[in-house]
Amino acid sequence: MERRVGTVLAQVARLMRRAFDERAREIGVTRPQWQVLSVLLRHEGIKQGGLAELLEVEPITAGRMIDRMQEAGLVERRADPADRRAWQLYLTGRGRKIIDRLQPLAVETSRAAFEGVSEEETVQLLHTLDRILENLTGKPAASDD
Amino acid sequence: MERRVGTVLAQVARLMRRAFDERAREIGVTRPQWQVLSVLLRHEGIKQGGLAELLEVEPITAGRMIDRMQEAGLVERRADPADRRAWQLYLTGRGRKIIDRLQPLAVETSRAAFEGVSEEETVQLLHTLDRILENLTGKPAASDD
DNA sequence: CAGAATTAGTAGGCTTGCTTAGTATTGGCC
DNA sequence: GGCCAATACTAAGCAAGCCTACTAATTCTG
Repeated sequence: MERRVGTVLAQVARLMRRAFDERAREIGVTRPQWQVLSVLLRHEGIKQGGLAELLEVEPITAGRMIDRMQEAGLVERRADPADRRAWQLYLTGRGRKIIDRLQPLAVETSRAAFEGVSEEETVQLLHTLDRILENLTGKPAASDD
Repeated sequence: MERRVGTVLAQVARLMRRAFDERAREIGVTRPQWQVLSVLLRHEGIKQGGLAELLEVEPITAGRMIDRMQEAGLVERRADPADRRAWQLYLTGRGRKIIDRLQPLAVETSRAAFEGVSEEETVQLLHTLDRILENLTGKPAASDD
């Protein structure tokens, strides 16, 4: 019984990513990349380490994603004037435009996944997941991602 | 609001995998590999395609995992006498022994993640996730994986 | 100020997931 | 029986995670 939860959780997460990626394929952006774009929209100039922390991902993972997204012209690395080891991250015009196109796809994907799930159930789900997130990270719920 | 759910779901799933893998590292088995072992325990002789379907994963993904697990001596491929294209999958003695060591780690991981989450909340969570799973797969809830 | 410890990021190498494209075998249909 | 579609699996190549190990810069401490 306890085991099922982790398994189902992993499955649901994977299938949702798949559903989103399917819709976003023609735009050429993956779900994790969309998360990065979203964070940058609200945190212009954030450093890679900060991005990694918000995404709850290792710095190297964030760094490699930025490599690819820079290559694709979605984001820009600028030298941090105050710390020569660090990069500051910015959206490009192209990145900004693409977010607008991804937003409806995300809503569409969520809508399909949550068909027949009540508002109340969704809120409850989110509440439980936040609690688990706290347990796993040792931090209070981010509410930011 | 709708977006948060997908994001949090993905985060929780990833962090739970991380928590499990951390505990299981010394045994040398990953969470997805443990899922495979679990399925084989209940479905001896299943074919790769069947395994892939139970895991909700593409056949090639399952095939590559079996490659590595066979290499590691956890599972065995036997020719299907009725179909020369197919393999039948079996646990090795080593694979069987390792499941016994992994089980407590899985319980441990779940316990840590669900600290402070009531039994009722857990049941509700599972119910909602099953519903989403149905929406995403188009099939009735597996209850097996 | 010098040296040590911390911090920011990268390099290499692994697993898990995917897509697209292929081979080999099976099974249905005429 | 012969052809063709479907099925079972594999190959190549990519993204996203991870760990361990490294470099370079900053900061702390004596």
